[in-house]
Formats: sequence, C-alpha cells, structure tokens
Amino acid sequence: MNINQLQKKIGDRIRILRESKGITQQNLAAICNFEKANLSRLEAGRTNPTISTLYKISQALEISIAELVDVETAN
Amino acid sequence: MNINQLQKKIGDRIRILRESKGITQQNLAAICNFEKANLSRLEAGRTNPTISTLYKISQALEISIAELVDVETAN
DNA sequence: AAATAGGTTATCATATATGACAACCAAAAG
DNA sequence: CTTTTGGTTGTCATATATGATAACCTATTT
Repeated sequence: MNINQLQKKIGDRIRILRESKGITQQNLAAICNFEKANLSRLEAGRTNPTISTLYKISQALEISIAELVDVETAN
Repeated sequence: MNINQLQKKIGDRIRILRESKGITQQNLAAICNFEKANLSRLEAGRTNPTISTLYKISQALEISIAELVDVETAN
C-alpha cells in the first residue's frame, strides 16, 4: 500500500464513520473546529493528515485514533 | 488530552516499540528511509507527525498503524 | 423560480513536518 | 586515553497541511 492509497483509505474511513453517525461534513467540521473545505479534502484522500488532525476527528466521532486509522484489516 | 500530550505519547510509544524490537534509532530510521534526526524529534514528541510518517514506522516495526497509535487505552 | 443544503475545488497565507547536514554529548568499547 | 556508539539539538530549504475565503455544482426545498 503506497501513501496515496493510504490517504484514500483514511479519507474513506472518515466519510463512512461520519455518515454512520448521520452528520454532514459541515457539522463534523464545526465540531472539530475545522475548516469545512479541509474536511472535504481529507475525505477525498487529497491530503496527508497530521496525527493531531486525526485525533480531533476521532474525538468528534467519539472513537479512538486507533479505531479511526484502522484501515489495514479490511485489506 | 491536548495535542502536545498526544505527541509525547506517540513519541513514547514509538520508542517503547522500537526498544522492544531491540533496534537503535539509527537502524529504525534507516529501515524507514528517514533522517535519523527526525526520528529523534518524533520520539521526543517534538513534532506532529503525518499519517504517512506513522505508516512507514508501523511497517518498519511490523505492526499496524492502529497498533502504533493506540495510546489512549492506557489512560 | 429562488433559496437552501451538502459537498467540491481553487487560491493564497502561514506554520511546520521532514530531509539534509553538522555539531554536540554521554556512555561504552577498544 | 581515544574511538565508537547511540542519541540530541540546531539551522536551513522545501513541500505541504491547514485555515480562510470564495466560487461553483447538484439536488432538494420553499
């Protein structure tokens, strides 16, 4: 798995988790105190997020970081 | 837990895992194709690493990213 | 039709992660 | 004592993540 694939997987995971909580990007961005545009970029897998960014998202989604970045098990 | 604390925890975890494999920073850095100095900074919790950096480290340590960033359970 | 909702993309400014390099330190080995 | 080992710290250059803002798009609602 290369870095682009990883970014994509992380982005997909954020989206799936967000949707499963039934909230919009705008909403999640607000909870994280993020810029909405950046969340869109993240979910699209277009950036290489920092651990602090991912932590904020995990907190907003009420899961651990480990759970958030658990993208390897599904292969 | 604030971002500085998180960085510190991640850094500690990297160190502990590295030491448990019995390899030096220089060694791990080489496997990851990292600059040794940066690994030192990471372990010291002085930087906010990107997911790609953490992924490379997790691969070198032969664990998943989720395992690497699992710093919340102990507290 | 116009307004709203949800999301996407671009541009720009700023902070900083990372690489490269070098110098330093303490402890251990020779 | 000198050399080696393992790690730390600083400086600088470069790429880019993130925030701020704005414009755009589609679908739905009013």
